[in-house]
Amino acid sequence: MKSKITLKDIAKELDVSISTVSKALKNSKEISKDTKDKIKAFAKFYNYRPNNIALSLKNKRTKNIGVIIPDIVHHFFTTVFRGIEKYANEQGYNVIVCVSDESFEKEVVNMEMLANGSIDGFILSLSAETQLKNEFSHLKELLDQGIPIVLFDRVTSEIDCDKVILNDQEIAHEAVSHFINTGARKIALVTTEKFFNVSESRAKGYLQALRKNDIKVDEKLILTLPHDNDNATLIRNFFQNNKVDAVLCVNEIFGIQCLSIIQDLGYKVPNDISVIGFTDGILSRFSVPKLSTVAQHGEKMGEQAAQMLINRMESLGEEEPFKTEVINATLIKRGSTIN
Amino acid sequence: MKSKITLKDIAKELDVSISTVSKALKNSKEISKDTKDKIKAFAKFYNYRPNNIALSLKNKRTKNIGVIIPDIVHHFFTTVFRGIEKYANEQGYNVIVCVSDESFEKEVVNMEMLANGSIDGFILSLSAETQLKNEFSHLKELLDQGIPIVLFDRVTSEIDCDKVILNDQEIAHEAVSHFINTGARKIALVTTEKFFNVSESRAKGYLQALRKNDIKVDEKLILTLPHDNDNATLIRNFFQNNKVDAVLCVNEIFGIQCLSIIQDLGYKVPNDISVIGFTDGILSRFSVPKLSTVAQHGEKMGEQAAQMLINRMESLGEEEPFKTEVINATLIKRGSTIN
DNA sequence: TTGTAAGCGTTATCAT
DNA sequence: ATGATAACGCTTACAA
Repeated sequence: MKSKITLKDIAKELDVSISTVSKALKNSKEISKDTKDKIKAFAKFYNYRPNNIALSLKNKRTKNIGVIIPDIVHHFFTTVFRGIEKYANEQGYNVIVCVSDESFEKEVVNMEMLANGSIDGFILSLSAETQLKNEFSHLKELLDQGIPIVLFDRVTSEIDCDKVILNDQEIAHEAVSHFINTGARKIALVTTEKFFNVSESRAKGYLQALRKNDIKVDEKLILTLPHDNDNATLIRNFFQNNKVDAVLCVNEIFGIQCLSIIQDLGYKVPNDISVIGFTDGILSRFSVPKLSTVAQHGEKMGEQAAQMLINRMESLGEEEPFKTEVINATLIKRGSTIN
Repeated sequence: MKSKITLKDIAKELDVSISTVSKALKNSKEISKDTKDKIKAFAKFYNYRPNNIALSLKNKRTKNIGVIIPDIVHHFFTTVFRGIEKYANEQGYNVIVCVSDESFEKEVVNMEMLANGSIDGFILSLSAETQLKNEFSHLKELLDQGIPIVLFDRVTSEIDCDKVILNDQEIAHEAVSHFINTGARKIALVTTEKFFNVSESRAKGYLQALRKNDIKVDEKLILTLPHDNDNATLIRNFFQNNKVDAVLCVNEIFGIQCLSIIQDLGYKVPNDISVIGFTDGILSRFSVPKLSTVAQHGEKMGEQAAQMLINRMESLGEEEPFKTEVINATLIKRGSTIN
């Protein structure tokens, strides 16, 4: 077992000082060619690599980014993460991930854990509980300490920092307009509790599109579901009790569930009822018919967030105003809509 | 902007030495109650937290685990990751993830990047390319340097280290036996190129089960597909040209594709053809009929891997022999099989 | 051209 | 009961 070699080891071995070694390896012109060559050869032979921790301590920057997401087993977050990881790695940063599991407590604990020197900045999407409680002092404190934060997707206006969001309202509007343009009038919305600000925005777009087209909003056509799954009965009842031409679902699972239950009830998709979901995940691509859906371009969102964070970290001092970047979603028309 | 406070700051402020502060905060009995109280109160007020980087440098351990996975947008890896993250966090470890993207090069680069002090140990699943090249010197070197590694799922016998695997062969055997017990005789296998050792093991189980039941192996019933998707045509041809009673697929996507194409060709599932896939993901649960599948218990696998790694890191010196733990997969019988 | 020393934040050993 | 000092591995201003 040959342990990692340090500058000290090299110095001792070659009978020079540590700083000479350090300088030589950085190709400093202070050092004679001879010594440099000798030191470099030795270092190469023993595969010397500077210790990241020592560098971090010295430079007061870790080149690590902390990412806090509510759930990793979730296609959207997973694609965002991939975008973050990709961009960050390209820029020489590593990514430390913590999963908040939709819990406020975990979000706070994880962030504090990482904030004590482990990372240079955060990228996060708020947990459900954090949004519900509307409690953001942990973020405020970190920002106060000078740790930059980029919020994505599930953001809040209470916090002044860089953000990346989707044009949720607009795309929901577009989806509903598409329903209307293809003849639908009784348009349903299947959504989550409203403290999720993305659902709220999507609902706004839905309502806006109806109003703009002089379609009266029917509250009964808005189905609010408690969780991500096990809502089969509620959905079934909903479609049994309401005449619907089209339905917009705020996530992929709701979309797939509606698709399957609707067909099970004997309706034809898209002829009797059209369906559009959110998140262009694997479910949408392999359903029958394929689900029309809103692509959120998570990877792009992740890259954007990472870019904003790294920019801010590296331009420290210049104090640019905070920005909110909007990623434009795309409506992907597949078999579950009339196109 | 109130930056993080250090021991030095406290010492200066309270006019004591740094070591007194350090000891007081550790509740050392060397320090008088008075001073301790004063220091603790001050530290609490200013929300003092020791700097992780300094601790890492001092202790020569980072409490970070490096995780290298081939692909994050993949249900199985995602569940394993969740298991790792969960266990690691409970033990006070953070998780740094890098995605190898199935590339040998990236796997190597990422590992070297992290190995220079950023992490205390690795958990990884080999990239496709690494398996194809059969090149493991990067792992050997790290092990040589005393950095512990736990391999999971995609492992290799070339490397001597802790491993966590699935009983792939056994469960494939069980799946095929289930087909046989419910009357199938012409049993197909849809698999990937054989340098994936998991596919190889699953194929072995498939063959073994056939032989054990005196069913002649028909090479034509083994379909080898190049990638994870876009194989629709190959699959369609396969089922058009071969009379099949049942099909075992080595992953979820193949399973879902078969399910949908089979039905599209006019066969009834499971009455004409039964289907079993691998990975109990979201696709299997929302397909029509629901896909019978092999649950790989990724989360458990991740926890197991994290546990083995942390054990080894914390028992340094005791040199226990390397272990290979086997996670028992479960056959989940749903609508795509006769049960 | 090379070396010394201070410093990053902490802990531990050894004075006082 | 408290403090000085060295050490972890590295960089860098300053001496020599």
